Amino acid sequence: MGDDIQGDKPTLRTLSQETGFAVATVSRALAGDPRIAARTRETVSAAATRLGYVPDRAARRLRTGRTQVISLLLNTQHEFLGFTQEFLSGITEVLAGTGYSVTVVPDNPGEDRLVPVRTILRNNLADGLLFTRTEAFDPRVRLLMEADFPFVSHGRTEFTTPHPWVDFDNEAFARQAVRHLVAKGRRRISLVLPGDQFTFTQHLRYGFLSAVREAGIDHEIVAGVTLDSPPPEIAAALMRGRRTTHPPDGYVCVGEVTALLALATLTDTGAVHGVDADIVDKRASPIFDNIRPRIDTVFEDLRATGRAMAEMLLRRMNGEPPERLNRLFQPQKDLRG
Amino acid sequence: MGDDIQGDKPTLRTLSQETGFAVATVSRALAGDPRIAARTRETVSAAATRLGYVPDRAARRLRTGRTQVISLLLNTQHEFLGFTQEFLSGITEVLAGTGYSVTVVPDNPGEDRLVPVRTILRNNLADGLLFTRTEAFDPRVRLLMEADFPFVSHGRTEFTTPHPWVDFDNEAFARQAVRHLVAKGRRRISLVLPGDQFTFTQHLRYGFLSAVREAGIDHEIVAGVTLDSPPPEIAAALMRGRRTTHPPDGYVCVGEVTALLALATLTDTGAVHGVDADIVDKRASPIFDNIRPRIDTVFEDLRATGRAMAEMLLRRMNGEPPERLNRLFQPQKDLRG
DNA sequence: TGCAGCAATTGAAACGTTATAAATTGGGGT
DNA sequence: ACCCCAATTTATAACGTTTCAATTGCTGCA
Repeated sequence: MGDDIQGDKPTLRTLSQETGFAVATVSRALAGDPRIAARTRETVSAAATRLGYVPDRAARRLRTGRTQVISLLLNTQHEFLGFTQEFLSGITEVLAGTGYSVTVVPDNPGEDRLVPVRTILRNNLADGLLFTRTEAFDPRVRLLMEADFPFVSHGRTEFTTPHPWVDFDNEAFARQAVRHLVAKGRRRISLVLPGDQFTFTQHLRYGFLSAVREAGIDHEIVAGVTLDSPPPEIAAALMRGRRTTHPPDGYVCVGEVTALLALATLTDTGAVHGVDADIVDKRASPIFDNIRPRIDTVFEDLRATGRAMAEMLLRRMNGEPPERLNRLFQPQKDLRG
Repeated sequence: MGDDIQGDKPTLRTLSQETGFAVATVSRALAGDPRIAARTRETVSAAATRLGYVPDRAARRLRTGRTQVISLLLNTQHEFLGFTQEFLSGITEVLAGTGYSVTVVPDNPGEDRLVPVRTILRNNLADGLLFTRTEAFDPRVRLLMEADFPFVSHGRTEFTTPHPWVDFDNEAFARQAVRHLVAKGRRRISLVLPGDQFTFTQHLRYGFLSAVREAGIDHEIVAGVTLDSPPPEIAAALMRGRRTTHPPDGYVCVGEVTALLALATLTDTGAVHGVDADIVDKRASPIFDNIRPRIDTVFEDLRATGRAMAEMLLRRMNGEPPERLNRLFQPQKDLRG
């Protein structure tokens, strides 16, 4: 009907010509502005769906300054198995259909963690930010709060100003894991911690130590390595532990890699899992059901975590105050026996 | 110096005021247009770096139609362990600093795989596309070739028109794996294949069958399940295999999950790995070094794959013809003994 | 009749960039 | 002194959207 070429992508002008209303009216009508007559709104949106109109992101972004993008800072180092996959799936699941797209920005362990955040802020690359591996006084959190930029952290901080976060109750996990091992009769429990800078390390430590003291048993926090150390180094450290006069008879593992290493160490020193020692592991992926011997595991649902963080970010970007935007996931005990 | 507010983000107009050249000149100078005097170009780019000018993506995108975005279709189902992590890291590694950002779009197994591609094409959401799990006559490849849209597939197709791809030589992997097992004296080898629709399934099958025939030994391609089946179903199918009068004494596994399942099946039926049967597995993640008993593995470097695909896509978007844009990764045999 | 008040609509400007076409230089040749 | 040409530079018009500040018709009231 209009005098524009048929095959062209429909724009507001197309709809304007089609309906007879001005471009401004069409824009308002599609935005649901109540100052536009209800009938007009209907006509316009009918035409929009008929022609398959989709607003141009670049134009809208240029005009409004909003990017319709959510950025995710993603660790590129080894992690819990399936972390990225599950986490990302949860996020995209929620964001599908909202018009937001997800961009992935590497958060390389060796480099300054602020650089990607600064780039995003300065160049206006996103409307919101998600990240993991949060530190107690995470500089990213500080910067983002100063800039009043919407974000949700995976993990809590120790800042007094509230901000949105989603976390897993690692303290409860550690405590439960110890108790479980104690119930099996274990008397000397070993733990490999993540790096000290992460908040959840303190939670793990506290839960572990308090449960160990409560039970009045012995413990060992493996020295010189963290969860991020190269696996061979972790293996070597675990091996040193086994070569002492009183090797551990219980292991609390915070990820599949450590659990496998602990298991391998047992095997390599002639100890038998379930007899000489037991392992409790936090797992992020269901594949661990297939390991033999069966290790007792606690499941951290990272897909649900991703969903929760995305939903929370949407609410934050919608102007909700940060005070109540927190969620602490409890460990799902599928500890057997 | 200029009469604009200090704190504002610098734009071409800022540079124009700063240098005294017109906006158009500044734009050209920054683009390196040879028709602009060399001295002018220097002056302008000096001012640009001094003020920290960064071109506005929205404006550029609106004007040029180029999005500076590369989209990645990502499988949300269970996969090789660490696939997403490694693959994505490789991609972002190459794209960092190029000005391209990576958006992740879910490619849900149950749904129409064309939908996200259509959305990207129709709404101009990206300049290039990467995807995995390519099918022999993949409808996405067909659509993208018709639309002349730059892409690189992970996996080959059987279309006659050439297109860019990166693949792993699964035929060679299967053949080597069988030979390795045969060399260990194994006489009945089992294999779980991915779904028939994927091209690499045919490659695996061919490599497997030809090596099996060459050696004149027995084989079993596990029926009724694929790599994408729920792990319990795969486990059940493997278990049925072990309960026959002639259970397999060798397993070729195409991913960690199947390998773990096979191992668990052995254990659960009282068979001993290395004595009653051997396993060869293709692994994508280094963590498998820590499994006991040690399984012989072949490493597929997915980080390198991601890098190769991203580099290839950049070249394709730069106008290079598709003919020579292929790369076949060879299995890295770290098969022991 | 005149006009305030209101609902509905609209023209025009702006966001920051690039591409087209035109304008401005300065020299060299006559 | 003049013209032409190449080398530079520039004004202007888009790209598609949102929003400010009008404008247009009405209805109702004095």
